[in-house]
Amino acid sequence: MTSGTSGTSKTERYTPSAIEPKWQAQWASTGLHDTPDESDRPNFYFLTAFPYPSGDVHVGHWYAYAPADCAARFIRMRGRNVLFPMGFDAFGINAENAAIDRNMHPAAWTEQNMAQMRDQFVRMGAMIDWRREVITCYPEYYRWNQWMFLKFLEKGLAYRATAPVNWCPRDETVLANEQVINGRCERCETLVVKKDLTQWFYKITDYADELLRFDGLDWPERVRVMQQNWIGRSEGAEIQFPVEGQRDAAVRFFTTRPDTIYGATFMVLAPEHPLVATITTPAQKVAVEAYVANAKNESEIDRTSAERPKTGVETGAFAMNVFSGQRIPIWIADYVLATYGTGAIMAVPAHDERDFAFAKQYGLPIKEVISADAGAGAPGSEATEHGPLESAFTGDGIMVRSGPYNGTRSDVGKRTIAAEAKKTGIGKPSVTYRLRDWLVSRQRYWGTPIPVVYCDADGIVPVPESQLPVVLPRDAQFTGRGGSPLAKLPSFVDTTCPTCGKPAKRETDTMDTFVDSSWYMYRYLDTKIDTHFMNVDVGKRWLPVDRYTIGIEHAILHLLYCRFVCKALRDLGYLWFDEPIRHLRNQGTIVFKGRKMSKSRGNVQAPDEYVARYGADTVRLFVMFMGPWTEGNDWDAAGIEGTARFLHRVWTLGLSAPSGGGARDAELDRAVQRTIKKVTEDLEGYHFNTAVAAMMELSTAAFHASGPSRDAAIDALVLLLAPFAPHITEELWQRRGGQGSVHRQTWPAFDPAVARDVAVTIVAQVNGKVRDRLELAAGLSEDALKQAALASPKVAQAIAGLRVERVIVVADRLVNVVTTS
RNA sequence: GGGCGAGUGGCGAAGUCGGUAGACGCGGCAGCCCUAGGAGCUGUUGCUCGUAAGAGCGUGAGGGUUCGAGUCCCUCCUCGCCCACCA
Repeated sequence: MTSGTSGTSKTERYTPSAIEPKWQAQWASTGLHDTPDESDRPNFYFLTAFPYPSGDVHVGHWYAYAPADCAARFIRMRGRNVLFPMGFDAFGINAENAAIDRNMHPAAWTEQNMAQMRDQFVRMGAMIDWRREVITCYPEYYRWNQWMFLKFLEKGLAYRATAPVNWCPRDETVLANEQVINGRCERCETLVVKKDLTQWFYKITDYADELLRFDGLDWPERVRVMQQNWIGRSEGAEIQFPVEGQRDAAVRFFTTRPDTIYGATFMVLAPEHPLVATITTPAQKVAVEAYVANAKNESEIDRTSAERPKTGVETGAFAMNVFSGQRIPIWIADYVLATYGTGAIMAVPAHDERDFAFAKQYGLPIKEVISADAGAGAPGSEATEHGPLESAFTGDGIMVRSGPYNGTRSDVGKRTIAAEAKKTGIGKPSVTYRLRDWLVSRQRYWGTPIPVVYCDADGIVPVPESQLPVVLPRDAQFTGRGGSPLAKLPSFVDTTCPTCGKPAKRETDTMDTFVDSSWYMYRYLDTKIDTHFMNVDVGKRWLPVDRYTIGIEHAILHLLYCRFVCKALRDLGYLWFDEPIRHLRNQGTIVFKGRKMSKSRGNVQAPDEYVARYGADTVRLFVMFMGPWTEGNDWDAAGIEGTARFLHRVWTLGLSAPSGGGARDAELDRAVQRTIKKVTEDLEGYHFNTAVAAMMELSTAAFHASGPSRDAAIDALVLLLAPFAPHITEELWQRRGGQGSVHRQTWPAFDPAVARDVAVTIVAQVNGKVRDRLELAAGLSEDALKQAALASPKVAQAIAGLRVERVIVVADRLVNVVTTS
């Protein structure tokens, strides 16, 4: 650093480009950001989501990481040994597609991007402990994906099955349900189609009930609700009705309304239901096959659209509603989904909107069996007939036209009917979830190879642990067309069976990248250990994660998978806690001109020009000052001058000569205390924007003051600002004679005694309208306040000629004189 | 259609155990300073009327509760997110 001043009285200019790289280099060389696993301070694990190495640290990253870094620094200054690691979620289809576009190897593309982003993180001034960097595309990491897969397989938590799955025709791979957004591929927004394929699944549904519980977790309500909706637990019964004339055939269905079973006047199967082929009568065969073929060709979006008219075809077969004794027709219709429940329903048109619409469409009978009228269906009486229903009644009520159950309340009837079904052996109470098992296999190259071998003699053979990792070969061809590049690589595919030693074929699918990120928080603790996925001794010092910050867009996908993997590893005996993350907060999404930023739209905004012009500290401060962090915002750099000016002022203050004595300024002393309180509380609550505003106010107050109180205010400001703007505060701390790094200092304490106001503004109202403002001493009695208000000429004028009915006094705040008209 | 959240100046936003609406910042206006910088400083800036003092009106719309409502209750509108033919 050159000494910029040359004898003149002019203050040296604030030049971020000079001080920021200097401190970044110094922090790196002194290991300021290296966190020991053990120290004299309590450990605190502050995790923030690692990025995809997509190329550039853009404004979305700044919006996520600058505030997270600030919050982590704050906790460190409050006396904790804070672990704040970073890494890269380095596998994934993006790298593969980008590599195809540029004729580059995905590994090279990824390495290049990681190098660039690492550098940008350093220039942001983030307190990252780079010794602990986790990179998921390295064999040292992904071998543990494979190890976990084998453990899951052993336990029955991983399995291979043929199922109708989501297929993205553009990316040429299957997708998990969680990766299909409005019927489109999460990555490329192509319409997803259903295909029957044999794939690998993780049994997340085993944990559905436990995943619904958030006991003891400090998670946003919003995320909990989203996960609960996604899991979609429904209680009801599974019951079967026999198919007429077919000895062993029965249609098994799930219903949440067993109480309406007497109103089931027809049944509906999904077009893909296995019974369709066997029960369809010869007369209906052609129509049914045409309908099934048509359903197969429809997009998922069309099929699941609630708006379009219901369609369906009779199978010609009939079932027996064993409760009502009625013979009811069996239809097929695409509004019944093969993947939910049993893929078949009993249709109760009087009490279900969809069944109602379908019955209207095809003239099927509608039988009311629930009455909203509490007096209806008294035992022995039949419901009175009334005109045709205009819509389904889906509420609870009293069972009518339901044989022995007439007069029963629906909530009771639900249980009674389910119990009766169980007694007669045709059903049982049952719970169904919307959540499907996690489809983890992908037909892509850039991912973790699934460690199994297919042998003609031994079938599916897991690769023995001792042979891990199954290394992803480098020499694959990327065409982007026609299946996984691994499948075309004989050197990879052809192997020998670990059991019998005869020639066998390797699995060529790779794992979903969400598998990689589902456990990365354990790997940061020791990235080198090669005997286990985690260093347990170190883990005991840090886990579970104390705090996690991540974008709200991950509320379901990643955050649900993390919880599942944690619970599965716990049940395998590898983890000792039930939940991986104690405290979660989500930043909102940053958009540009109202639209989400994405590479495919080409509207990704990079703040580099602002970093170059104003410095990282200004950009950090600006993204925090923009608005409430949890709400997100529209990116508009127009206001960045404001935060730049603020730092210029802080700089000027920081370099100004000490007062050398004089009287204290009680008001400024109070302002300092109030600011400490405000910034502390705001950082605890992630209110970065108002914390910055408070510091701006203090800087203005200090600017106009003098004497020792001003010196103290500047000292406090440097400390309070340190987590927000680490470079300028480090420089000022040093120049003002501070010892060590400002980032190793203790957060200033708040003294309520000093903060207390001595004078307050009392608002004098008449009938709720402000008529005067009185500057009075704090703590006056109610009577004194009342007298002071009544003595105000403005108040007197307002109440002239009126009778004072009463006077309301709020201590230190207001007096309201209420008059009669 | 269901659930959750939100509507406040020209703009980003503060304020929600009911008690001074618009903190802080951008932008605007007026001025100061300096041989001039992409610098700094001061004042002003919700709307309407008024030269002014001042008055009236103002937090999506409409009702309600209250001495007092941006804040609580009811009805409605708009936007965002999540789920959505899930039986």
